[in-house]
Amino acid sequence: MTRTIILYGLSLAVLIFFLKFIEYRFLVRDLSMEFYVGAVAIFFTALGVWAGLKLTRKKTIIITNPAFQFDQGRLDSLGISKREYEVLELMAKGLSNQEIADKLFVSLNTVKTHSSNLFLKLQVSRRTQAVQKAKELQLIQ
Amino acid sequence: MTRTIILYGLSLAVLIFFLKFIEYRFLVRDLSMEFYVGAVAIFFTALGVWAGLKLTRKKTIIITNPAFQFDQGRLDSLGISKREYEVLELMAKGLSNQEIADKLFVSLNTVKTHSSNLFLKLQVSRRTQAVQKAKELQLIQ
DNA sequence: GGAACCTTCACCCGAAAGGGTGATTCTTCT
DNA sequence: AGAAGAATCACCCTTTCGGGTGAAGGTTCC
Repeated sequence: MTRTIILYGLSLAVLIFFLKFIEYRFLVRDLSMEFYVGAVAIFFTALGVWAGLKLTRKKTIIITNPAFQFDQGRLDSLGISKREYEVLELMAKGLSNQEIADKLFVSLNTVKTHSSNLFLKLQVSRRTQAVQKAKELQLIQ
Repeated sequence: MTRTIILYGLSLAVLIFFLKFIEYRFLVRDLSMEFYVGAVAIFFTALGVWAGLKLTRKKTIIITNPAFQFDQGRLDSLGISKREYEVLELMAKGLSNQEIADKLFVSLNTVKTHSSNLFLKLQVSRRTQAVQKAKELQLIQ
């Protein structure tokens, strides 16, 4: 969020220079002020949309899934690593091991290893059970 | 969405009148143009934030409400039979075909036939996809 | 530097799943 | 009575999954 604010500030700074430039051009050439103001309005509307979405994205995700909240602690307590979690997520989407491998740019064997470890940690023996259990444990969804 | 656009348009109209008013005031009083442009910028930034959020909120609301209600009509429209639906439900619990067969007191081959037909009707090719899609279509869960 | 862990990959083997076809029995609808 | 669909089962074959083992490179921590 702080990064977004800084970006917004920087955008403003850049924009001020830009505005000063076109202000000069318009005034020198004696063009209408409405045009200038219109440009400002469009710029800041776009900037507002961007900043607004950026700042509230995290909130909207939470709103989107009221029941679910990502909990690193639960993953840690089960000993599930980052990569294993990624495999789990794609598994839940119904992808095959080969498709997961393609998506994560690793080999099929690697995905198999991850999924095997995942099954051990979740104490299941099939991917459908893993997905089911992960949803129960609020690990995904 | 259309309502939002209309609201946005109306806001713009109101704003133009308002801007004309303060433009007049500022020019008459010979205040700095930067101040005027700043006001415009602030207005349109706020407007952009509001419009941006407004336009994306509906998506989240739809996702937010996964209230499940059994709908025979949806099953009928897909041509999914009672037995196929039972297989689907057990599938979603993470059971293997053999376990489903034992639970429904039928042979493994029968479960395979049901699941094959199910996959055709759901237009998927794997059980994990079937479960995923069935949840999307609000058939189960 | 060594221990522990993660990530990556390989190979083997058996089990499970999926696709295709065909066939029988039963109910339901016309 | 005949058509249509559902439910049942079988056999074939291919693909995918899962379990087991081993190993190499990279981090992190002590």
